[in-house]
Amino acid sequence: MVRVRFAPSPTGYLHIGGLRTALYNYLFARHTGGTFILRIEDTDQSRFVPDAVENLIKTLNKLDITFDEGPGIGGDYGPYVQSERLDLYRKEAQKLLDAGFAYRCFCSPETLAQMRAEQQNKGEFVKYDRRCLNLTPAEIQAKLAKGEPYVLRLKMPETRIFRFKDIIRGEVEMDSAQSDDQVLIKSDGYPTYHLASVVDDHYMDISYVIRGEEWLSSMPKHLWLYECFGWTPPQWVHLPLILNPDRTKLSKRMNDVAVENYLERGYLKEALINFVALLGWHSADDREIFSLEELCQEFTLERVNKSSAIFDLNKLNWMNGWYLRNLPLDIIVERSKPYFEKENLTIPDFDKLTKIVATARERCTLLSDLAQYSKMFLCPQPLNIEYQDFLKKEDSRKVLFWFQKNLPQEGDIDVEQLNQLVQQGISDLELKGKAFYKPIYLALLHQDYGPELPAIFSILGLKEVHNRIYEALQL
RNA sequence: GACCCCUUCGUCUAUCGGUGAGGACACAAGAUUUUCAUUCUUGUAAGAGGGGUUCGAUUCCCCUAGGGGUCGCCA
Repeated sequence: MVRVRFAPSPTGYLHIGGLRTALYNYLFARHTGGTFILRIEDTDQSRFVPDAVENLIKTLNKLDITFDEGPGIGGDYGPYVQSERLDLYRKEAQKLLDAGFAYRCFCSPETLAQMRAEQQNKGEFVKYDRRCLNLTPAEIQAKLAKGEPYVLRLKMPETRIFRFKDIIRGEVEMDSAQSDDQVLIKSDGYPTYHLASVVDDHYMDISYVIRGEEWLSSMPKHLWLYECFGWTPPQWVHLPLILNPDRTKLSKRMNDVAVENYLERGYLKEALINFVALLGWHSADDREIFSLEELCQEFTLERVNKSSAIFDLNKLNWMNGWYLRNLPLDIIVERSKPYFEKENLTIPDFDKLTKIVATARERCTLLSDLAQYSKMFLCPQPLNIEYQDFLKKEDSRKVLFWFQKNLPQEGDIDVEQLNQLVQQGISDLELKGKAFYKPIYLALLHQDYGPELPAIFSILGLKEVHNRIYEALQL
């Protein structure tokens, strides 16, 4: 039975990298018929951010990534928030202490900083020098009696090669000499990631740990913990990183990394999911467009890449445009509404809105562009001087008068009829295409480009077309 | 610096020893089009370098180089 978890620390918002980790866990669970668990790793009190958990869940839900167990959902392995599991961690830590696998360390942060500075100066490998390991029981009792703060450290074996199989990378080998005596319990009584995640993964019966590559170098500590506890480790899957265009770890500095910002800016969940899925995973055929359901069907860990991928906004934009054009029109119409509101545009009636969106989606990238594009119909910019002059020219006025005379006053005109009418006009007035079209575009949209005429007429309606022609003739 | 991971077009990637090294984005050209787009066609563009193994290496092994990650009482 596959049980996997997404275990973010709630520091504010969902990161693109976090989304990819969550997505791969989700896809793997759905593909295998397994269970997908959300666990909140809030063991750092200093980084507490109110509402972060709610935001995280809300964002994931917006993307249709759903959990089987987790905070607010329940499950047989709860609680799913680490700050509510402190007793468990303390109990397990005590076992380690009793068995001699862990020891108390009374060193202050200042002492440690100094120690590290010295090691660095001497060019030594920076790690805890174990000065507290040799404290006698009496010394420890004395410090305890005085109430001196302390942490619990894991006593790493000094020479030991850890070998393990990573599903993506194959056999990996690491020397314990490189590993520090990691803090397990902090002086505030909270566990560190290393203890909490190992304990939770065990008690929550996690079968595959799928997480970012940044955890690879912690493997000796984690493996050693499993050994000390006498537990069987899960399968390991370390995902490649997502990078900035300059090849550094994806960061706020160079990119927008908050998923909710993308959503807000008008990216579609379908595009975001599809794009992020392709950052490190590829189907066996060369298909690149996948719905979430299709991804669940196709996704396997075997086809996840080893090497990190650069976040290419260009391709995301293309993909968003693709979904904008290819998702059912009514869905796009519905989702475009908030963006009209954001631009303080009164949302036209359903029929008109649909016509506008149908036309706009052909030339837009984001949902927000749709509202932007609609402005030429809903509230055209004032004509600039250059355009005004152009409309005052003899030829332009001839065109506008001609339309005024030959266009039905109201009602609808279909594409066929309109095209015929235009052909008629061009031959009547003996004008070249451009000279004929430009005045009408300027009169109707106040700009010299836009969608094809039938679309404009259909969106505006004949009455409004006449109004705008009339106004242009008043210049 | 130490340790670990990674290395195919600018970017995301396919290739499970034998290919004209394929696809997608971007870019360029062309077609359609009054314009802006969409759409379609075509093109430019890649196996980091050096050793092996093999009849044959992008593919397997080693070395070098480059990039990244980690080295916290953060996750």
